[in-house]
Amino acid sequence: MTSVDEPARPNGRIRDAARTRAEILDVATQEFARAGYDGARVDEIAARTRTTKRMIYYYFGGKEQLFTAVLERAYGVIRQAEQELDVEHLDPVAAIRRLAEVTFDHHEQHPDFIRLVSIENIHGAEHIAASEELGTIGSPALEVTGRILAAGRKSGLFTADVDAVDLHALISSFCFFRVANRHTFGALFGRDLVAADQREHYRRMLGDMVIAYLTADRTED
Amino acid sequence: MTSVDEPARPNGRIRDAARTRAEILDVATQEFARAGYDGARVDEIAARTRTTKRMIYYYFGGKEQLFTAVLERAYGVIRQAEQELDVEHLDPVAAIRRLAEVTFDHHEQHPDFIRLVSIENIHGAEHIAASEELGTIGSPALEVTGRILAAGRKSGLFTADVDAVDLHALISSFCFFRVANRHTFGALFGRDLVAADQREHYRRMLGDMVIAYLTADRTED
Amino acid sequence: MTSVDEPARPNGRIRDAARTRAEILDVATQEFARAGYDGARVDEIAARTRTTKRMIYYYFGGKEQLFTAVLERAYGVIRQAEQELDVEHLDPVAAIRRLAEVTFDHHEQHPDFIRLVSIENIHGAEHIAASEELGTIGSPALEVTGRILAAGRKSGLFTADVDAVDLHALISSFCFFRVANRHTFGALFGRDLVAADQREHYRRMLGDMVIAYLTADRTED
Amino acid sequence: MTSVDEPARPNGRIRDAARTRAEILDVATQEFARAGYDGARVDEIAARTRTTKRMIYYYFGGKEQLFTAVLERAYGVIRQAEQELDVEHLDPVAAIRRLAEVTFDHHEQHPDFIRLVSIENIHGAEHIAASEELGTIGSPALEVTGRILAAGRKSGLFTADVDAVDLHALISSFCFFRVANRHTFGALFGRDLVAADQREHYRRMLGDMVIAYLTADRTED
DNA sequence: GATGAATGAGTCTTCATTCAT
DNA sequence: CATGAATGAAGACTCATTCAT
Repeated sequence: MTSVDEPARPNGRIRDAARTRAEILDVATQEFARAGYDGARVDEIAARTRTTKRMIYYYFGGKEQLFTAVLERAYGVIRQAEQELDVEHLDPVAAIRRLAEVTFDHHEQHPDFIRLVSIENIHGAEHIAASEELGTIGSPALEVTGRILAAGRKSGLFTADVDAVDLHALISSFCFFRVANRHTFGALFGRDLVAADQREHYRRMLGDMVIAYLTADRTED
Repeated sequence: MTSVDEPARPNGRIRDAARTRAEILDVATQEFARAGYDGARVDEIAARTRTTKRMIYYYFGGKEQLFTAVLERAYGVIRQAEQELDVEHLDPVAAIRRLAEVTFDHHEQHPDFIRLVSIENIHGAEHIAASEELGTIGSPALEVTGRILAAGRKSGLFTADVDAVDLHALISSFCFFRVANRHTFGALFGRDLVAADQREHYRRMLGDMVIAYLTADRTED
Repeated sequence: MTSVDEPARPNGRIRDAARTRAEILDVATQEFARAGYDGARVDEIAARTRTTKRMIYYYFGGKEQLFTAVLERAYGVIRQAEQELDVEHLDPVAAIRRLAEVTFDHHEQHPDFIRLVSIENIHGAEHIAASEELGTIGSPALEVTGRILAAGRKSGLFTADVDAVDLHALISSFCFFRVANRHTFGALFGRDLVAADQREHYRRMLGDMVIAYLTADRTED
Repeated sequence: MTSVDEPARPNGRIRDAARTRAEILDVATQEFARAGYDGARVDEIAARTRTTKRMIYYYFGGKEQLFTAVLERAYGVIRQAEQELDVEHLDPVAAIRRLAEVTFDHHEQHPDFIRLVSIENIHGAEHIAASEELGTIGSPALEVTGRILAAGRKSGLFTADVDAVDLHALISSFCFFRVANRHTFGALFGRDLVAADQREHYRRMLGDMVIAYLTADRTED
C-alpha cells in the first residue's frame, strides 16, 4: 500500500510516523470536540485509528498532551488562515467589514475548533499554558486589525476608543457565541443561530454592528 | 435564620430535606462548573456536603439528573433577575443601554453560570431538552427587549433590522465571550477581559456598540 | 373506601392488616417468581403495593422471611388442592391417570409456583428448612397415591417396584420439567412444551407413561 | 503439562490468555451455579481466580456475557458427550435403555450444569437467545434418538406416538428433576433422590418407564 | 401501628496507563 | 519502532435495611 501511495524514500518510516500522528490528531480532534476533555475516551480514539492505543502514548505521552497537540494544530490552522488575509488594499471600512466576514465564515466552518476552545476555557486554558508553541503563537489577524484601525482613525472615519485586541474580542464574541451557544440558545429561544437561511442576515448584522460602532458620531461625548 | 423562615413544625425533617437538596445543588453547581460534566465527581460533590453520596441518588436519581437540576436552578436565578428589570420608564436609547449593562453585570457576577452554559453546549443542550421546566421557561428579558425595540423603532430612533431575539444574541455574545473565553483569550493575547480596572471600559464599549448599531444612519442603504 | 368494601367491624384494623399482608404476598410472589430471590427488589415489591416498604419489614421482618412466607403460602395452595382430590372411587388405573392429569393441570396453571420451587432449589431449600410450617406440611397427594398404589398392587394390576414417593417424583418430573424448562427447551429444540395445541398430547403422554410403567408385564424379569 | 499440550512458542502469552479465560469460566460456573445469576458476585469470581476483576471485563465484557460464556461451555460439554454416544449397534430396546442411562448418569455427574439450566430458565433463556453459538448448537442425542425410534417403530416394537423431541423431554424430565429438585423434594418428603444407594433403583426405574411406555400394548386403543 | 427520610456497604463497570516481548 | 495483554484505581450506581417521628 505504501508503495502505491507514495514514492520510495530513504526514510519512509518517518513519513508513516507523520501520517499516523496526523491520523491520531484528526480522530482525537473529533472525539475531544464531541465529548469534551473528560468525556473523550482514549480507547475510542485508538479504535477509530489504524494504530493502537499504545501508539497514542508512544507519540504523545498521554491524554493531556494529546489534547494539547490537538489544540496546537487547531490554532495553527487559524494562524495559517489569518496569514492569508488580504484586506489591507481596501479602504478601512471595507477592510474591517471584510475582516469581520472572514472571521464569521471561519467560525462557521470550524465548529470543532469552537468546541475545543470552549473546552479549553472550561479547563482554565491550562493546556495552552503548558504549550510552548501556543504561548508564542502571536496573531497575524491582530496585526492586520491594528493597521486598519490606525488608518481608519487617522482618516477620521473611526472614532471609537478601542485597540485591535478589543476589536478582535468584539468581532469574535458574536462569531463564537453564534456557533458555541447555538444549542442552548436554540433550546431556550427556539431560534437556530446557524440556520443556513439566516447566515447572510447574521453576517450583515455583524458587519453593520462593527462599522456602526467604529464610525459612530461621537461629537456629543 | 431557621427561626425566621419557618414556623415550628412537628416534623422538621421536611425542611431538612429541602435544605439538604439545596446544599447538594450548591456544591454540585461549583463542581460541575469547575470540572465540566464528565470531569465532575459525584464522590467529590458528596464529600463536600453534609450528606452522603447515597443522598444524591435519593434526591436526584443520578449524575445526569443532578446536572439538569443544577441547570434548572441556575436558569431560574436568571429568570428571577430578569423579572426585576425596571427599564421601561427610560427612553429607548437609555433603556437599551441599561439592559445591556444589566446583562453585562449579571454575566460578570455569575461566572459559574456561564461555565455551566458552556458545558451544556458541549453536550448539545441535551439536559435542557430533557427538562420539562427549562423547555418552557420563557424569557422576561426578551419581552422587555421587544417592547423597547418597538418603541425605539416607532419613534424613528432605531433603524436596525433586528428583532428582540437577535438583539439579545448580540448583547449576550459580548458578555458571554468576555467571561467564558477569558482564559484562552488571556493566554493568547495577554489581555484579561475581566480585569477589574477594565470593567467600565468594556461595559461602555458594549453599550456604545449596541446603541451605535441600532441607531446607525441607514439612509444610504 | 373501607366503608364501602367491607362492613364495619369492631376490629377493622386486623382485617386491614391481613389484607395488606396478602397484597404484599401477592406482589412478592410475582416479583420473586419473575426475577429470582436475588433478582427481586424489595423496593419494587413495595412500589407495586398500596403500602410502603417499611410495612414489609413490619410484617415479615426482611426479604428472606418474605420469601419464606411466599413459599409457605404457595405450598399451602397446593396442599389445599390436594385435599380436594377425589379419585379413590375410581379403579386403580383410572385413579392414577386422573391423579397424573390433576398434577399436570396444576403445574400448567401455576407457573409462578414452579418458578418459586426452582428458585428455592437453587438456594438449597434453605427457606423450607427455616420454616416450621413447611417442614411439617405433609402431602395429602402422597397418601392418596399410596392407597391407590396398594390397591393396584393387591389386585395384581400394578407390577412396578415403586412406592408413593417414587411415583410422585415420576409424575412431577414430567409436569415440572415441561413448565420449568420450557424456555431453554424451546430455545434449543424449537419446541414449545406448553403450546396450547399440544396440551392434550402431553397430558395423554404422561398418563400413558405412568400406566404403562405401573402395569408393564414383568414376568420375564 | 505445558510441555505436552503446547509446542514452544515465541509468545507464551496467548496460551496464558486461554488458560486465564478457562480459569475464569471454571470459577464463574461454580459461582453462578451456587448462587444464581443475580446472587453471583463478580468480585467473588475474581477473588477465586489468579487474575483480577478487571480481566473478567477484559475477556468477557461483563457479567451478562460471562454467564452466557459459562452456558456456552457447559452446553458444549454436553454436545461433546452426546457425540460420543455409541448405542446404535444395540437393538432398539437396549439402545433406548442405554440412552436413558447415559442421560441419567450425565445429569448425576453434572449438577452444576443442571443448576445453570434452572437459572437460565428463571431468566427466560435470554442468554441462550443472545448467544449465536447456542442458537445453532443442534443435538446429536436427538438425532440418535430419532434413528432408534424409527428402527423400533419399524420393527413393531415401539408403539408410542412420540417423536425424538418428546422422548428426549420425557427422559430428561426425570433425570433433571431428580437432581434439580432434590432439595425441596428432600425437605418436603424426606427422601434424597440422589442418595448413592438409590441410584440403581432410580436408574432402572427410568429405563423401565421409558421402555414400558414405548412398548406398551396399544391394541386396545 | 404507620411512615417518609436516610444510609453503610457493597455492585458492576470503566478509565488511563504500562508491561513484556 | 510496534503491539496485544494486562491492570490499579476509581467511577457511577444500587441494595436491603433502619431511624426519627
